[in-house]
This record gives sequence, structure tokens and C-alpha cells, in this order.
Amino acid sequence: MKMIPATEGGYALLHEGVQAFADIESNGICIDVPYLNRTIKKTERRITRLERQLHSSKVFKVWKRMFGNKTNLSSGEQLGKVLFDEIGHKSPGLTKSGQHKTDEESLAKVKDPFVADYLNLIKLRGVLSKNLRGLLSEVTDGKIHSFFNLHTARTYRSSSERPNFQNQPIRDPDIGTLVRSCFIPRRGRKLVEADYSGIEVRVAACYHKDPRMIEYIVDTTKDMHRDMAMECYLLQESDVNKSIRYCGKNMFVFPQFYGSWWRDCSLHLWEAIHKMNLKTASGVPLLDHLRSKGIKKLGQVAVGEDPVKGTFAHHIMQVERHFWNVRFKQYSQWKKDWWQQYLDLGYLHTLTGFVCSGFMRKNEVINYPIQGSAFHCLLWSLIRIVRYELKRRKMKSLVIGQIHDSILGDVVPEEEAEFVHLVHHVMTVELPKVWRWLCVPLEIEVDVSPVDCSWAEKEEVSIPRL
DNA sequence: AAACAGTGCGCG
DNA sequence: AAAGCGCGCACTGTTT
Repeated sequence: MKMIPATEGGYALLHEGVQAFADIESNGICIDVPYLNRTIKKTERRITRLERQLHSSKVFKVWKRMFGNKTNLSSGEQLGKVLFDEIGHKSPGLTKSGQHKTDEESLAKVKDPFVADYLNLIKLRGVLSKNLRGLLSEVTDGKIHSFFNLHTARTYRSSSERPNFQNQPIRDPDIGTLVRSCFIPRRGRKLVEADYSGIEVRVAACYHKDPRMIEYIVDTTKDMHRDMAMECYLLQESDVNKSIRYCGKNMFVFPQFYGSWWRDCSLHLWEAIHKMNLKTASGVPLLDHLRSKGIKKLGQVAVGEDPVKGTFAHHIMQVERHFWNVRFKQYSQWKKDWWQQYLDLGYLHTLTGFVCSGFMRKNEVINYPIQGSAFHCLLWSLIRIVRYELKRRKMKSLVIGQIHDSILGDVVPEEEAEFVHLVHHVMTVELPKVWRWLCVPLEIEVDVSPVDCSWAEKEEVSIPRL
């Protein structure tokens, strides 16, 4: 696969983009080194305690017997042999090289108290080596200077390394706080983070122009994720709470956009009912609710088989059909046309001035232009802010990082209002004026930390109208 | 000792 | 007919 900037605009974006990134890399991000050192020690102690606990378990006795002095708690291969070959738990499936799978999802099915402690240990070891020691090893003079690349990602997104600034924990609140507390602003300043809201969905709409999708974007009283959660779990609008909406969004809508299908979606939606103990807003367990609607089981089937009527899998298959054939008919047609056009031409062009050519799978052909162009919205804005606006206004505040659809600023408190207004204006007003293909409005969300407080303490602020 | 493939997991 | 996109990093186990 090859991707090249095929227009002046595409070339300029990369040319100015690397210069803006160089500024950001040179600025660097302050690290609370004393906190980091304390946290490393604390985490080491937690790991030692966990290891001691695991060493006294039954499973570990078996492990030790099988592997002797080669016993290694970090070896997934060894764990698989212990649990599934020796002890006799049901194997969750094999990897492509024929080992038993030992990822978190696979192990969740294993009913052995050892597994929860083991997963805890693995997680904590990862945090220690990657997010704490790994971070410390990149600190010079109290700062890190992560690299931001424009020449590595197949989609012409960016990437980041040494350390990777773009995958710092946040989804697990405890680990997120532990790690993000390391990242602090310069003395007397604040961290300000501005994210595009749903940028990939909006950019996708600029490709397919599906009227129903545009309606969802433009009309803020409408909510696509809530609506799909309602369909998937057969609920009324008033029954949908936050976690049910979360499942609709992350286990149906986004997987469908990325090319997943009813078989995987139904499995994940069904498992979420148990794992997240889902209840309707009025407190009825979701399993009971579905039973009252005549759906009693998942009805998992092998690839190639049709699900039995009345099962959850069959229901989700119908939801998927309606989603693509009725609700987002034009989006669906665009995907077909876009794929066919690639087959005819052997390449595709993006709205931001790039051409991708070479062998690509269908899902790649659909996703690459959307992912790349969505990031380019951020990149254009970032260039404008870093290389023009902050300089022209002689502001002291700095941009210090970027995560695909968000920028992170290290902001002087007196400049906070101007900074927030500036990024809002560039990202949502100036950009759509220049890129006329943006046929839907863009929105951002801004989070700010108090003065001298870490990235863990960011909180959403409203955007002042100036 | 260094390089490589495979696995798993963090983020968008 | 096929069936989730992108990235980097740590670690294991094997090959060079």
C-alpha cells in the first residue's frame, strides 16, 4: 500500500505539519518526577504482594511442577498449558500459531480464582514497565519530548513514540489517575485539552452524505448511540441509561462502522449484560427485560450458520440489516460504490489531497480515507494555532501534545480564555471556511486542569463566547 | 548478542 | 464472499 500527497494542499499539510510537530516536540511535557519515583516504589510493592499471593495458589503449584526453574508468570504460553492442557479448563480458542489464547477476554470465561489475580498482576506489571519506568527513562530536565510522526501510519494519521504520548491510560479510572498524575503543566500554568467531538463520524458523513446521518449530527436533540441501544436491547427511550448507551455506541455502532458484523456484535452486547450487570433505567435486569420480549438466549452459531429465530443473535442480525438497508441506506451505498471504484481504479483519493494505492482489503478501503481525513482536520488546526496564531498574538502558552483528535496546551492562566476561544475558533470556524468539503458542523469539547495540577485533574469547561 | 515473529494491551 | 481501522511498547521464545 502506498499513500502520497497528490495535491498542493496535501503536500503543504505535511510540510507545515512536521514543522508544527517539531515545535511541540521541542516544547516537551513536564513530568512530576518525585511523584513518579514514589509511584514506582508503591507499584513495586503492590506487585510483590500480588506475586506472593499468586505463589501460594493451587494453579501456581501445578505451574511450578510443570516448568520448574523455567516458571515465568509473564509467559502466556506457559499459562495456557497449565490451565488448559494440565488442569483441564476449557480452552477459549487458539492463536494463529496454535497456542491457547490468554488475553483478558479469553481468560474471563475461566472459572478459577487464580485468573483475576493473574490479570491484575499482568496489568500492574505493564503499567510499571511501560507507563512508569518507561516514562522515567525518557525524562530529561523534568520533561519528556515525545516524537510525533507523520510518515509512519498507513492512513496518514500521526503516531507518537519515545514515549508514546498517544496511549496513556484513561479508560480504567484508577490506573488512569495513577499514570496521568505524572503529567503536569509548567509552574503556575494549567493543562488545556481540546478534542473534536465525533470527528470520524462527521468526516465519514462528508464522504457518504447520508441524510439520516447528517440529521443525527446537525440536530443535537437526536442521539444515534441511544437510538441503537434502544433497538439492540428492545428498550424505550426512557429506559436507556449511561451504561446501556455506552454498549450501543461501543458494541454496535462503532464496530459496525469499522466493518464488524452481527455475530460479533451480538456476542459482545450479550456478554455486556452479565459483565456490566445491565439494568434498565427503572431497575429491571436487562436479561429479564429481554425474556419478557421473548428473547431467552444468545443463540451463538458457527460462522456460516444462520441464527435461530427468537435468539438474541437473530435479533441483532435484523437490527444490522435495518441499520444498513433502511436507516443508513446512502452510507451503505457509498461503501459499495467506494469499494467498487477502488477495484476499478486500483487507488482511492482522500478529501484532504492524498492518494492511497496498492493492495487493500475492503474494510481498509472504507476506513483509511475517513481516519486519515479526520486526523487532518486536527492537523490543519494545530498548524494554524502553533505556527500562526500563538506567534501572532505573542502568547506565552504552548501546545505540547496531540492525540489524533485532540490537542494539549500548557497555558498561562491569564491567557486561558483567549486560548480556549482561539482553539475553538480555529477548529470549528476557520477550518470549515477553508475546507469547503466539510458539509457538517464541527464541535469541540475542552477540559482544563487547575493551576499546577496534573492531567488527571482535567475537567470539562464551557466554551466562553467572546 | 541481536534480530525477528508472535502475543497482548494501552490509546484514538 | 467476508466478517473491527490505526498506532507503539514490553515481553517471550526462537533464529541468526
